[in-house]
Amino acid sequence: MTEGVDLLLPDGHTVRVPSGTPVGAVLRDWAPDRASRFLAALVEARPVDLAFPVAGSGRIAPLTFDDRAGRDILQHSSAHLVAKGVVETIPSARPTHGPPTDEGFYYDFDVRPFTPTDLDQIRAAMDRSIQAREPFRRREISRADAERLFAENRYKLGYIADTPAGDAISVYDTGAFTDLCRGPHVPDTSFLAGVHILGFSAITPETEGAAALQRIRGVGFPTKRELDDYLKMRAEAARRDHRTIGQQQELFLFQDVAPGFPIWLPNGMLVVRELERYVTEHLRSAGYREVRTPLMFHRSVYERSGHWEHYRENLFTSTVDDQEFAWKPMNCPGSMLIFGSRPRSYRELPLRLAEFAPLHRLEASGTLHGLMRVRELVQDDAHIFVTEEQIEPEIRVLLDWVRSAFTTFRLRWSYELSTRPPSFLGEAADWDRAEATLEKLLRESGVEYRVSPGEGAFYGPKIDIHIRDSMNRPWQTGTIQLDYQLPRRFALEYQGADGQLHRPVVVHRTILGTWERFVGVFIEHCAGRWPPWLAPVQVRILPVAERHVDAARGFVEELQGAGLRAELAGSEESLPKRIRSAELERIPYVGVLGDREAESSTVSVRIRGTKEGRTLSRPELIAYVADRVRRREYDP
RNA sequence: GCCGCCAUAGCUCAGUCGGUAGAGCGGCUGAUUUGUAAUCAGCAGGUCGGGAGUUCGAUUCUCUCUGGCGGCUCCA
Repeated sequence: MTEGVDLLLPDGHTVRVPSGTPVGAVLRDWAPDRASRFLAALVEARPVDLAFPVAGSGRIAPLTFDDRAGRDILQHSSAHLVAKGVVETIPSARPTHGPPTDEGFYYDFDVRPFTPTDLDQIRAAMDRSIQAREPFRRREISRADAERLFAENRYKLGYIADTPAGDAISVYDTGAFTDLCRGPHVPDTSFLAGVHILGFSAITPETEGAAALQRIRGVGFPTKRELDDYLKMRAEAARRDHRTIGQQQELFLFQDVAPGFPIWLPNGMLVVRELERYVTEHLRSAGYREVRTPLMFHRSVYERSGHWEHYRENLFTSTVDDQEFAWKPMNCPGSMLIFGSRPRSYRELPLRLAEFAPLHRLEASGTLHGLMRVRELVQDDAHIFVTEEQIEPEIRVLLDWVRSAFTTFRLRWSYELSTRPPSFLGEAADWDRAEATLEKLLRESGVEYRVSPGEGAFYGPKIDIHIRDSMNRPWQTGTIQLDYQLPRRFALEYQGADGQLHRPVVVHRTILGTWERFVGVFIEHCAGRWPPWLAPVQVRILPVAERHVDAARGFVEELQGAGLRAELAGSEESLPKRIRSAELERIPYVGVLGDREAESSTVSVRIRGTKEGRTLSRPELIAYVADRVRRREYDP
């Protein structure tokens, strides 16, 4: 006679079942219509297999793909399935670990590099397993048995050794494959029909010289349908890749002779100039002064700034007159030299020096990525020299400016606060105070932020701004960094109201980050549909037939006279063809001018993204577009 | 930088089991003068990424270099 246990269900009902009943059976009886989505369960908030026998009274709940924990269980089970496929395909492969990630999962193997043929075989093995509905069976075994079982796998032996003495060691069997694992898992492999391998690659070993592990990345969904939706979404995202659109719209290009050095074409340069103008307008009203400092300095400058020691591998160097020079990777040294060029008074602070100069960074070849990661870049950079008391108000203003700018671009951004690294310069108390100030300001901003302990620069804590590209890859754009070190290294001082000499603090900051990365991210964000103020061509006028060309040209000149980027598309091609082209080029406003319009001095306007046309008088169209451009409206 | 993959016309791609290549779009020319997502015809355009090797012969096979892509690491 088994004892009964009382189980509290998510809806508040309680059921009594015999002790030892699988929690999955209880949940299935409770919600039979939804049970096929149940992947695992929570028993007293602990994730367990659906087969877990309830042993005591308590609270239970199902886990589905919609719960992060349930999602992770499905991803991790998918990783097991991959490992099973790998071991069946390459028996010498040693699985190491296979955790879920934000996007999906990966599994690392100690094995020779994979080939595409391996992948085909691995996929086939996985499919066979899914077809066979192989259950995930949990076993708890003794430490000695575990060590025997994984005698050939030093990684697993390491995990066993790391398991605290009292803890159970569990393994999961899937068909003939056994993996060391805490679990829980989905009930059987038929739950993994929506698994997909995204790719494979070697990963850089943690310790120098160690053999590289091979990683297989994948993603799992509860059903094939959901996987298909995901793959469709990825295909759509690939279409808005900034490299593709950059080529289609002739914004920029790269050539073999200058890897990582963007070549800005007229259309792209136009966008950059508009962005520059946008930022510069703000600088003027916010009390900045623009400067320009050399692109190249003698190495002694970098020895002083610390770049020679900490950033050496990223410096482009040149030898001039037998002296070693380096191309500047950042603008800070130049600004330090300016500040230190004469005695300074507290009355000059905050001193805000902005510089948009080309910077050179010798980034590792394998990391170059379109405009997102380049070797020559321009930041909307500034260095603000402040007193300790001025830090807070100054950064508050910067965060306001970030909000305003990213709202204009309709970008969703998040902050990352990076705090004191293990090896840091300066006083811990200063760091604590600065970090507390930054975090307080972030909390006030109301924008999502996370803290990365120990990730700060060696010279000070920082706030980074992140936005994501079309493939949901995060990119850092702007950054706000507090720096106590460069002022010290460059022996910067100002005379305070008390007559004493004090050391300023420097705020390094960029808002959009670099034109290169910002343009890249924004292309993907707007999918090439530039807001009118950024669009390389804002208005295109199409005369219906040859006899309308003169009138159309006259109107184009009027538009241009009003400061708009307008152009004529003559009648060499059919009207439908020209409309199609304008549509594909994402031109915000297309005006058609024919007999009807000529008569009434109007223009028939096609607004990007809308089906129906509007007929406006010519001055009306000019005023309408000019107004939207001036206000930097996002949509046509 | 590490691992794998890729490189054919301006672009997107096909092709050659080793006998030096094709399409669509784009470009140019001509005809058409067009009313809201592709008018028709003709022509031009390629030492098949660079170098070396194997071979009677290499765009094709091998090696190597360069560049790109996806990851890893790093980062604006």
